[in-house]
Amino acid sequence: MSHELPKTYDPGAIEPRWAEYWVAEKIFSVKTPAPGSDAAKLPVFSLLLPPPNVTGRLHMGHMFEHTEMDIIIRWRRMRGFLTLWLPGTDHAGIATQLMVERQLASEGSSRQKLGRDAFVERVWQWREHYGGAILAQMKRLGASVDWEREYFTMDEDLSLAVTEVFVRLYEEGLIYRGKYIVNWCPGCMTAISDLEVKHEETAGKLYQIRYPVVGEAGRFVTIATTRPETMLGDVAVAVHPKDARYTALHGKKLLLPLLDREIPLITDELADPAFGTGAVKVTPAHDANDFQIGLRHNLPQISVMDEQARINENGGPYAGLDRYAAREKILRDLEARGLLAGMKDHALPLAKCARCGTVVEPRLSTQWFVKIKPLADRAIAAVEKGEIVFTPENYAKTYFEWMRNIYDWCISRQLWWGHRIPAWHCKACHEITVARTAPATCAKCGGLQLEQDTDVLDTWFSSGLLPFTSLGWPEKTRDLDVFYPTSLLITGFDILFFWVARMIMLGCHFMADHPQGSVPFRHVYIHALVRDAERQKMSKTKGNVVDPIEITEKYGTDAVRFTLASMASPGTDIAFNPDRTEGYRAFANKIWNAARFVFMNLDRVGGVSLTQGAPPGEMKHLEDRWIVSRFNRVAGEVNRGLTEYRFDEAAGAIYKFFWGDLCDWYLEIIKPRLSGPDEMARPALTFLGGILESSLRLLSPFMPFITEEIWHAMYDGKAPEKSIALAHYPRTDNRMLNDEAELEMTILQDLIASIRNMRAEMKVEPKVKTPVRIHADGMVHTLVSENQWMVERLAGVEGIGFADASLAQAPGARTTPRFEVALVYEQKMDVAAERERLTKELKKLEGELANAERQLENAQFLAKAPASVVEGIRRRKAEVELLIAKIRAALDGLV
RNA sequence: GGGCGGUUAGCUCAGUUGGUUAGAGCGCCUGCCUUACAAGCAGGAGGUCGCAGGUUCGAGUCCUGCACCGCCCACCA
Repeated sequence: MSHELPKTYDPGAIEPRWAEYWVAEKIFSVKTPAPGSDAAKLPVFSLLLPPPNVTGRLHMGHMFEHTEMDIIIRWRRMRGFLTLWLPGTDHAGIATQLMVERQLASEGSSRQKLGRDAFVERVWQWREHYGGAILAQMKRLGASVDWEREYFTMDEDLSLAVTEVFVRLYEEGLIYRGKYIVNWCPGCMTAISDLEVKHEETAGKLYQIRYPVVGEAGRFVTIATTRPETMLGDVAVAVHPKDARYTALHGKKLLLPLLDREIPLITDELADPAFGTGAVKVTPAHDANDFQIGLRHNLPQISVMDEQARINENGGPYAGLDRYAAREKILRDLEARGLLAGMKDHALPLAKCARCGTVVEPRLSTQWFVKIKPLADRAIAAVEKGEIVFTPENYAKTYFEWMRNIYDWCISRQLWWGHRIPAWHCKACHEITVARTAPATCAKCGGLQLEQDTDVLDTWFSSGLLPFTSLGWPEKTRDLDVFYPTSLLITGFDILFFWVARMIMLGCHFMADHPQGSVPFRHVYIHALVRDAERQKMSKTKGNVVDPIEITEKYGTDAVRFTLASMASPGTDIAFNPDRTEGYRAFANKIWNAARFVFMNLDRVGGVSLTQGAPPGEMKHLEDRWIVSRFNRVAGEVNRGLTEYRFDEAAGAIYKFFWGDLCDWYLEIIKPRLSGPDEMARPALTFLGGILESSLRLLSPFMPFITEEIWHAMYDGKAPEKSIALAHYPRTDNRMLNDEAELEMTILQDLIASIRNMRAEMKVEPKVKTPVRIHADGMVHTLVSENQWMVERLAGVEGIGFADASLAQAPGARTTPRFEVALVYEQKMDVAAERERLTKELKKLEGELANAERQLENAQFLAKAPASVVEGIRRRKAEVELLIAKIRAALDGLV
């Protein structure tokens, strides 16, 4: 029997092999259990991968998010859950369309030249070619998703589900069509939702313009505006009804400059007397507030711009000009006529398209909307009732804030790539029929010429349905029975409103009668942002993007994953620093070499059988009782950490255990046993093998590749499962927790550290073994004598002599509450340095003593503080007093 | 305009319901190739917890104010 592990840890040599193996062997595929089957009795854990865009390349944010999901999923799977992690991609309507259009432009073509059908065909080709890049990269990174269930949001079944949802919402009166002011992007030439608009504080100007009063030469009403070009669409000027400055003018007509159109002066509470001149121009077709005023006063709506924000035929002499060119010309013309009363600097939030950056134009247009309030109310209630729990919990507040101030959702897009709206227009009578399939005739007039609505749906409309449509809705599938609601959603706060909120609204609505609950997920974990080492947002323009594949090839996936996990403390952005990854690569190397060390001994001794989670047996040795206790404690910490999404704490606990406890102490302690005769080595090795094997399982969700490699090597090809990912996850066995052993080891570690410290300070040659003298009472005395070999070996000591309390005065002695220890060594001690060290320590202790005394003399403290705290301080005070006495004695001894 | 978060070692961050000596990694200094690992081992230095008040027997932790940094939301010209 031999256990093959190359001398050098080379992640590039092992990771691709396992990545392929997991996919080829379908390790992470999950069969939906039939009702009543054994598998159906398992607890279920399901999670939907936030579907990456088909346009996308994997970035650090994805890798972070995927690492967190993979850790949770692997952990749950190993804990015995029926575990589904469902992958897919999103068609990402506007983003993908833009990319293909750009490609066409580079070929000298355009979507208009191609025509709609050919263009959509082209996007499909594009998607075949470039789509799914992230999923391919995920395979390399070992994401344990069920690849057999991969979906695409434009798949036929998912598209049918989208239609079904649209029709039902329409029939319920929750989708309507109407002519309203929407956010219009003249760049993308489509309506966009409120969320797709980003407000940017911009330096602008506030212009004051004189509108002549009709029939009263020389009288004007001066209005204030930041957008003079929209005056072409003015239909009134509004003042506040109680604004005394204008009372005399109520009911008068004004003459709209430049176009010489007569418009009324009206009163409306919206006009703020304190702002500008108190008079505001009213342009219902180009401003959301004015739109409302227009409705209240029954005013006409005059659109003066086309879909590219150029002035249209309603703009008289300005027709054909771009909105900004028109602004300049209008200002010049006004000035020429003496109607420009003034202008001043004015900062204003400018609305820009999140996608292309073009300034958004509020535009009157006919669109489809979701009536959102009824959906939002239920979604709010679901979170209020705790049916969905947010982590970190303050995101629930953000969620409520948005949900309570929500506006109807504009879902139609004037794009070609996406789910077509299932509505048909009759050419004869303009009746609109919403239906699951194309109607043959118009229900109203019987007309035969029906045309499907040319718009497509907002991408988020379909992704908002995924928690149930990806499980087969509207069919009543077994998958829905088993996996809905999903257990968890892990995502970023940037799509909290876009996606999370909409999934909740739509899930609660469409899954209202699901037996296990309507919410799409039980928990939402919102992760932070990955930034660069200087905390800057990663962006291509800044050139500070860390490419996950590159960094992975350099340090190994396991090291990058461990870095991300270690830094994933909730609510704090991650400043990704490759130095840190280098440290975790060293950790992986440590694990590798620890395994090699074990294997080397296994091969030498032979005849050691490894069974998964080898029972600890009698544990005659302190170090065995100790390491098992530590392991079980750490297993508890890791499980708790993962339960609370404290990836950092879980990863930190394992790191400390494996490196600090197992490698630095345990392995060193048992080396003599391992190199002893086979009868001694064999049980030690069996025990060690058990600890290593358990540790690999504990570590596996964090570092799946290296643990898989070592685990299989350990079993020499006869592993009990096809993958360590299918083995059981360690849990705390309370019977193995051993406070006594942990205390004893701590004392021995203190003693050894003290001796090492003395040796270093006295510059004892490393190869020189010095005798030591120790003073300790009772239990500690026994402990030291029983483990003399351990102290000798680890501290570089030869011969331990016991002494009385006067040892404290020996030159250079180290003093602790439990023991004194001194080297027996030809002194080359630096007396001055030693005095300084002791004085410094004394000062600190005296400070502490004074503190303790002050507290213990304080009646209030004694009366109010819990007994355990008072007792603790008493004990510490006694300890400090003792130490002070010892250090004073040592100082006296320093001559 | 509204809301949220942050400020702890040179750097990046932890710090549970207030309670005895504020921790880690990296970096830094010193000494070591000790037969798993120099990607390693051992030892060490380094912090008035942003500032000012307050509550409390007791504050890094709770409250108020201030300063600085960051984020989200927003249809008043």
